[in-house]
Amino acid sequence: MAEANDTKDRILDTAEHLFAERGLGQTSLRQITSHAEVNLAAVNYHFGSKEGLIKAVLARRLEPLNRERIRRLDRLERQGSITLEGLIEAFIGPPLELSRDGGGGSRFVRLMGRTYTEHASFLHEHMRHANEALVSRFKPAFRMVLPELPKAELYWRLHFLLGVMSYVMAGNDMMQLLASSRNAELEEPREIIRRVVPFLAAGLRAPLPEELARMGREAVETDAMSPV
Amino acid sequence: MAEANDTKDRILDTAEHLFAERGLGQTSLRQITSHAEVNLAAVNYHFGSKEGLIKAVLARRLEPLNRERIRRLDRLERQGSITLEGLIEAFIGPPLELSRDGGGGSRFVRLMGRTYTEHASFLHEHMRHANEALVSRFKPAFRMVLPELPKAELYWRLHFLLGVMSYVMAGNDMMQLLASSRNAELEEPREIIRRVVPFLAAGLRAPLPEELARMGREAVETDAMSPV
DNA sequence: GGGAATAGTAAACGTACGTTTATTTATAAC
DNA sequence: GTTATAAATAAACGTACGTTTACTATTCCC
Repeated sequence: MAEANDTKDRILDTAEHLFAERGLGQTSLRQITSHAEVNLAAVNYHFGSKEGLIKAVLARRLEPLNRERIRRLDRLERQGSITLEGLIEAFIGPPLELSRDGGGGSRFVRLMGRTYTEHASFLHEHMRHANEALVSRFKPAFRMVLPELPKAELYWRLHFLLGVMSYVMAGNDMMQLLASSRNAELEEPREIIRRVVPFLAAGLRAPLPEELARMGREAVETDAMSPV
Repeated sequence: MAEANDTKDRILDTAEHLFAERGLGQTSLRQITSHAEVNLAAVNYHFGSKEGLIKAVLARRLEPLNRERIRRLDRLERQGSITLEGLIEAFIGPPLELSRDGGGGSRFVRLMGRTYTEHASFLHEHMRHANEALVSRFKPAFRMVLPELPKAELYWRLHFLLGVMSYVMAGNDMMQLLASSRNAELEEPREIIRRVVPFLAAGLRAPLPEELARMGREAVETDAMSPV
């Protein structure tokens, strides 16, 4: 027999790799087990089912990742120097930095970004549960640094933030839609953080739509008249 | 025989519906044809292959949609009143408004949002090509209203904008991750536009990271010391 | 109204999938 | 050294997939 959890880990590594590369649905257990050089039945033996494997792949990285995010938030609070920028960076920094470790980390981050748009209800439930502690820790912190923002508006904007984050994490496939030339710096996470934090901070701090309306923006009465 | 393009349209409508509901890969031709009450072979007869069907579903809506976006940009320019907010709304408004038509439109918009994260290279190529005219029309307009922004920075921020847009369009599956209570207004496109436009405008107008750095942000030397 | 072209259909093709079963091999306990 | 437990394996199971083939029905033109 092989060593301790050799087979299990080799399955997890290979699955992470292929899931990120091709997507969950498009990756078969046969592809995973043959790349990992283990028996086909080993997945069902160790993880019960493909769904169990997917959850295990996600959990293995997500737990330490979220622990690190919360650790950074703790440190910010301890230092008493909590800013919006710092908060954003504590939230999106760890996953983006994980994506530069060269190993499975980058693959996982892409996988995570894609998780949000996969079509499997068990996945959404799993991610919701896995992120519960994270969300309940960060939400009040955001409220604290943006006290003037109504609750509903804040949640909307955090939602937009998630959109940006998952899009960036999902990784660059659609970059070429806009970019006229491919440049290597695209993949550098610190570069991304440097650029995305000001964008998100400004968005989160934006004047309320009500204020803008009061300031007299050009009328947008397209409701009834716009032909679309 | 049935009337003109009855079968073709019924396949397109049903496919659009199911693709948006379950994803491209998870929707089989058998599901489509049985829901549409047409013969299984009709898809291959009319569209050649499943891939051909997917392209046809996308093209049918995407072409008028992008025409409308460009039409709005034309109108802005003609009026000489082109603002960043107006530009954003011309770009993301039509797809979001399409999603309120109750019919196939809303389904299509969700499908479109998901297209960006599906794992099929032919899809990315198809979308890139389908959006070519759109992009080459809007890119200079954004440059014009944000003249102080370096080219590279602008493209990054437009990329972030795409992230928000596709996330919002993909539709709310992950909303519940943040929202403590479900509210009906979530689905109202004008409500979303009202909230997302200021967010994006502020993000696009944000000070450059270089400027922020010069102003002396707290040092983030986590590169070597952070265990992640 | 005969004949090409177009549209629609039933049935089968070969392939791939996730999972299960039965069996063998290794590990640890006593 | 026997036995109980865990790990690994080969082979098969049943199901579903996209596509193709051979055939029938309809439409349109002369």
